[in-house]
Amino acid sequence: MKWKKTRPRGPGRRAASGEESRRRLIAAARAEFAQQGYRGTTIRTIAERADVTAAMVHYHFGSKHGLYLAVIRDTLEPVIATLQAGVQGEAQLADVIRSYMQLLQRTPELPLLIMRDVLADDGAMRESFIRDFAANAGRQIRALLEREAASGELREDIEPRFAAVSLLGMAVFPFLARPIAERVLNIDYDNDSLAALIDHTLRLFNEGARP
Amino acid sequence: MKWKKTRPRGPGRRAASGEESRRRLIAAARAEFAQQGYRGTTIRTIAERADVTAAMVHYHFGSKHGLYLAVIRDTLEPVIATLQAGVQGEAQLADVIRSYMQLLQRTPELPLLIMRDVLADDGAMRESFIRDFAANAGRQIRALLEREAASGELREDIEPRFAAVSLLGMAVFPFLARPIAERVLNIDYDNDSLAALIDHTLRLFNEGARP
DNA sequence: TTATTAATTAATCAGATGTTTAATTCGCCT
DNA sequence: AGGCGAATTAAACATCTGATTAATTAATAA
Repeated sequence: MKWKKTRPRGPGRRAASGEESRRRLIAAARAEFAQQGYRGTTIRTIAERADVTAAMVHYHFGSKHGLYLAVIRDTLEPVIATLQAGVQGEAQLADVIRSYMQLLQRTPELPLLIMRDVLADDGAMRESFIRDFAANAGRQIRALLEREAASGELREDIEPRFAAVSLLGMAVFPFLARPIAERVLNIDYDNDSLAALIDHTLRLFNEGARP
Repeated sequence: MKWKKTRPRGPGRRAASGEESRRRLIAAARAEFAQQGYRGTTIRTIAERADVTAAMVHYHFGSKHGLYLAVIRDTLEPVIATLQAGVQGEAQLADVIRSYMQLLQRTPELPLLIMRDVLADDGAMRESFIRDFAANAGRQIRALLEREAASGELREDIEPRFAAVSLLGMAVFPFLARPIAERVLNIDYDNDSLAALIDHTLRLFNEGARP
């Protein structure tokens, strides 16, 4: 005798199309990968969070690594779009930095995801990350700085490559080190505080800290 | 029949005192943890690198986590010493940043180790890290900045907390993002280039980038 | 309606991982 | 010399992990 009514949930296709499970898996994996790292995350944890079974990971993405790639692509899209829009639209450097930092605030797992990728010297993953994203973003930032330098808005004794890395550091580090910055340096991350931090960053870059 | 001569290596105490194995395990673990992360590193890998067996990890450190704690303490000691010497010796802010960045160059795995720790939200580990190190370092930096502010060497409209996080970002980020900075921004990390980067960082902080 | 295909679960597998235990060797103290 | 304790290894254990397979259900095409 079959208990169709009382069985909590068995195998078989669900009403919602498969695209729904796919999306939920990516969202769950993004959170877990950012918090626990790739190796620290099990597909069972991800599946439970997405309310499906572990086998769905392999059905939709082929492997844990395939899911990871999907997460990276999905998460990096808006960043690339932001930077490209900045350069192509001939925006000011200040505007690009501002929208970049705001994006980081809205996507707190982004720097964690990127950093775990950058730090690991596993190889394959990092190479593709640099090719598909970092090279692009780096070029955009350098292009912006060189444009400003060419129009005489930067000091001549400042090396644009160094300026780029310093600017990136000031923009990204507060989000990377957020748990420490919050508790040790008493930095807040609400909208108002973030606006103040952005203003501070741009002012410091432009005018320095000495009176 | 026992093959005392030909048996490659069996159990039993070795000539070198146990302190030697302990040191080698810490060194091996530091490299592996920095490269592969805590979860991505197996005690068998560490043991092989240190030329002992996995059981030695538990004999000397109780557990993998205990070894991790020992690595963190061992690696962080010189950083804390550097920062404390800076404050107690009433050094200039510039000197402290300079020696801090030089320390980061000499210990490339340090920022990876710290960041992996900061990023993970496992809990226990991060709390002790903040208590034992970050709180200390953060206070030192803030103390330095507030001393400079008090003696009128900082602009009054610059918030010392923000200045601290920006300065840390400029100092640490180049080492954190080193694989990307090298390949995407063409930054070098030899002694001369690093000296130039340090000068640039301090000049940018002091005087800004606008003409 | 019926056959086919897409989506899903439960069960299972082989390999890896942190840890424990028992046995073994060496240095040192009496 | 003898014995105790420190240091070390090999082997075994239980658990966890990514992946596979077979069965099952729902949507869809014929």
